[in-house]
Amino acid sequence: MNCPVRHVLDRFGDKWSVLILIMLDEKGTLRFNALHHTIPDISQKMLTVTLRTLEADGLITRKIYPEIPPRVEYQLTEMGSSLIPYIDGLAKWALQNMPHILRSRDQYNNKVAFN
Amino acid sequence: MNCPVRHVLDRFGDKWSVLILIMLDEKGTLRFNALHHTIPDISQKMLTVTLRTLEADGLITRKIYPEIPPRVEYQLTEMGSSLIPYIDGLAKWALQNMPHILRSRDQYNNKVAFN
DNA sequence: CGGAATCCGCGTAGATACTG
DNA sequence: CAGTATCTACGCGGATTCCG
Repeated sequence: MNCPVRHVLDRFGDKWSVLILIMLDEKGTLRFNALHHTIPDISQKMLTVTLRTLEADGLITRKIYPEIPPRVEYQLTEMGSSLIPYIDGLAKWALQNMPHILRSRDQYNNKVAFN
Repeated sequence: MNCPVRHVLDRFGDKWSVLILIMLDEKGTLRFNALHHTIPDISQKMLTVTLRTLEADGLITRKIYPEIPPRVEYQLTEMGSSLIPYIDGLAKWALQNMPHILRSRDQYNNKVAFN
């Protein structure tokens, strides 16, 4: 039961963590609002919460510039970067297979509906 | 926003789907109760629900033998099997990095607690 | 044996308002 | 600009009971 897959799902199965890592990989360093613009449909609260968790886990860094107005920059750590290829692998798989899945799901639902 | 990663997370971010796929890959064909024994801490309901969804999506097959007592066997489809390597990739990463993550998290929490 | 049906608690996450 | 604080609701998933 201490299967590593459990850990992956417990940690990254949430709605936003992986997405934020992807964006930081794509764009490099990002400020809070810039990050928010790349993921418009996340709430401010969830963005903050998820960023703090990612920071706590050592997957991203949070650099605060003591200016006014304040500036905070987020960036992948080495460990965070090392996860990206595996996520990209999954994304590639999804790109190829998601259409099949959706069609299969529709067929299944129609079949059930007619019984 | 139609990022493939979103699809992956929406579909496999749930608590049990990926785990069931792993088990079916490891053990090959499995009956309902056999599968339940390999994942003891899933409820009967969630096992059923998750299996149905995986079947609907074309990731596993569900073969019913009209016997008494009934027998139902679950098995990966080709598409289901094709996902396994990518999950294994993530698992490998987790095995290497999860300890770091947990230690980092502890340190972070202690730091916060002392402020 | 392999489910279906129902009820319900809890946690995640959204909305809103406020702040250094 | 980059958050915090609070309140709330929705739905996932657990427990239980019953069935062919």
